[in-house]
Amino acid sequence: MKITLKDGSVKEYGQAMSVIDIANDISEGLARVACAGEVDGKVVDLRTVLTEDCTLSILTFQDEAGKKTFRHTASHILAQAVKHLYPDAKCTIGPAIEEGFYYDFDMPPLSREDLDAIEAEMKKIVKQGDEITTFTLPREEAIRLMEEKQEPYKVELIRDLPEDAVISFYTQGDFTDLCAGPHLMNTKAVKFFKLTSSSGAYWRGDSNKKMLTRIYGTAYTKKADLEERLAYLETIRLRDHNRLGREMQLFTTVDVIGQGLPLFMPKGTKIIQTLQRWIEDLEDYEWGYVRTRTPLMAKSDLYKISDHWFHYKDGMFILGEDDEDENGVSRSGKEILALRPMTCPFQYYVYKATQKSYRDLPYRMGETSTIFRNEDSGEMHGLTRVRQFTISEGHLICTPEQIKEEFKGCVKLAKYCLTVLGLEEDVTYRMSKWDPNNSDKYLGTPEEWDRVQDAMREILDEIGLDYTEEDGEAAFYGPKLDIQAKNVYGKEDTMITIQLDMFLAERFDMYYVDQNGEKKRPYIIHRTSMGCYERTLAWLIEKYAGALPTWLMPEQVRILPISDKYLDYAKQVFAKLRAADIKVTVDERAEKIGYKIREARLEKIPYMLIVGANEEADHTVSVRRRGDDGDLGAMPLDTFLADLTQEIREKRHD
RNA sequence: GCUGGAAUAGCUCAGUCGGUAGAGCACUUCACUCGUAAUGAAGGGGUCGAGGGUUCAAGUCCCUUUUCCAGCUCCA
Repeated sequence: MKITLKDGSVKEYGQAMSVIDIANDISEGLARVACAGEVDGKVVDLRTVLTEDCTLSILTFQDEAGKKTFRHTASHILAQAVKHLYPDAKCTIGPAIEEGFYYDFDMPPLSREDLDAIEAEMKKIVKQGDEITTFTLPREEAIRLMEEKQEPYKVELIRDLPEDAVISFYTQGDFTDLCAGPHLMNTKAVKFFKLTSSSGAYWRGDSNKKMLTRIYGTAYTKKADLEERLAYLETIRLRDHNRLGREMQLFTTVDVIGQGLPLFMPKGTKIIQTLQRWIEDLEDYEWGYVRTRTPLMAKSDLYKISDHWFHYKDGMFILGEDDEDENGVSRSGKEILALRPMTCPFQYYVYKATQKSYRDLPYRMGETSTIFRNEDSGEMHGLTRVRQFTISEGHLICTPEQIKEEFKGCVKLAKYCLTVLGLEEDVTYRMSKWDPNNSDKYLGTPEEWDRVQDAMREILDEIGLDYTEEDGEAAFYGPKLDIQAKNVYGKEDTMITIQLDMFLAERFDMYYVDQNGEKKRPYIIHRTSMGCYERTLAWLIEKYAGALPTWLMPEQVRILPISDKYLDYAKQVFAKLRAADIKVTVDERAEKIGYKIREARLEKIPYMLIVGANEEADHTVSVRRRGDDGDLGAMPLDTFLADLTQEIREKRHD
């Protein structure tokens, strides 16, 4: 696409051109000239294109950069409205985020009514349709301007910019904001928006700094888009595991038991039991694991060897009084015990209990391990952030030559688990590295970290994994491959982790005897195969909106007799399915068939078998599948059972 | 840990100006014996999250606390 600029020169834009390309040109003073330019030989007002929801398909707000610019402008309109209603509010930052924007102000907290009032003021600003202009200032003048406007946070931001930075401002009507841009050219493009919520947020994300008031919003050029978004926000509420899991009676919480300590009810327990049996057999019989069962607590001495006592004490539940003197000796003479926050050292002592030869390696230990972490009180959430949880934990002790293959095996196993559960397309892979600027949080030297991180990178590249790298996310004893999943609200948590441990073998004096009869230090991989059962259940609920794959359902089939005249036949069907290990029940209540179906559907039972006179006579069952498939008609019981058994054996998911 | 919101029957929620508690669903009992998303009737069920205060009187106002929710920070 060619745009003829006003000065007669022609600018060529690629097909994939976005609003941001033009917006960048605007900030350079270019596109402004192009306002009455020529697009593909057609004279258009570019400003119209940018503000009137683009009639040209390539010049829409639909690409990511364009949307971002659009939402960023929405955040400025929010700031302008807030300054109108609250002149004392201090502006800080207001970026575009996924599907919306926010702006942080130093001002008192706001109620929903306050947000509505701000929204009304924003509508006025949009209706007025001020032009958005930009200018730059030298550093000192920029600081002076923001001081005049009494915006101390902006002054701080400018002072933190590099000496030679170009400092740009954007003005719309009576509002001028320090901003790198780009922005739309007029406020009137931001037609449809909604302030969704407000909450607290720390200045510069630092919990030691002042808490500001953050306002979240979402904005669109089309009314339909906004309505679709608001409707979507409604529907994800229905998938939210924390709501659905309670509704489906999978788990509950109790005030007097405490935060982050969910109770699994019979149905939830059954699902987790099914997962656990699957994982344990998979690891032991297909991946060569041995199983351990180790204590849930230990003396503080153990954690001192592993260094957890010094790196992670705040996250541990300590039993009895922690009254150690500076030498680590209990003043009262009583033992100090702590609940375990991980399984590593326990399994290391299983390894150490007998002398190991290189022939014993790799030694793969698995444990369905319950661990305890004293999360801060505001962190707990449903089943995804809890204080006690159970993981498919394991440690692989191997020779240096084996480490690569074993690590790959762990990744392969993890991916297999995700695939079976139907979650593999929803995860991202993150290589979690140490933070070189915060080295006292970690064991070892920069050279050691570089070496192991390079080794991990090499392995990941060989597998061909698509991953990101992130500093400061490593364990204190080594780098990790974290498999991350997002919940329905877009919040990310670690699902599976595979870690390389460079230091703990040394600390626990673990060794094996090599071919030459010499003691050698093994390498250790910490890993989970399916991660934590609580979180996995949460993601399954959200992925399938509660209708989990049949093999996981605590009740797979419910037999619904038309009336109690057919109870005998219902019980015959029950016995046959039960003999095939199907989780089946009979709804014996004297209710109408419609009522029984309704209840079974609400409980998301995968199969309903309706039995009455016809079925009894023909030795069939009338099958109804959950969801919208509805009545599948009558079929011989054996046919149904064969299909069902196969579905369960294959762990099929939709 | 921080900011804000919330907590009333098993669940979802109503409860006005401070005057001692209500609905639907669920549950129990009875009748109905039924063909693909709700049969009808009757009945039982609440220390209004907990503790304290104000008041003649508190579900309602104030303080403390616990839990839940949204977000921030944190997540070895």
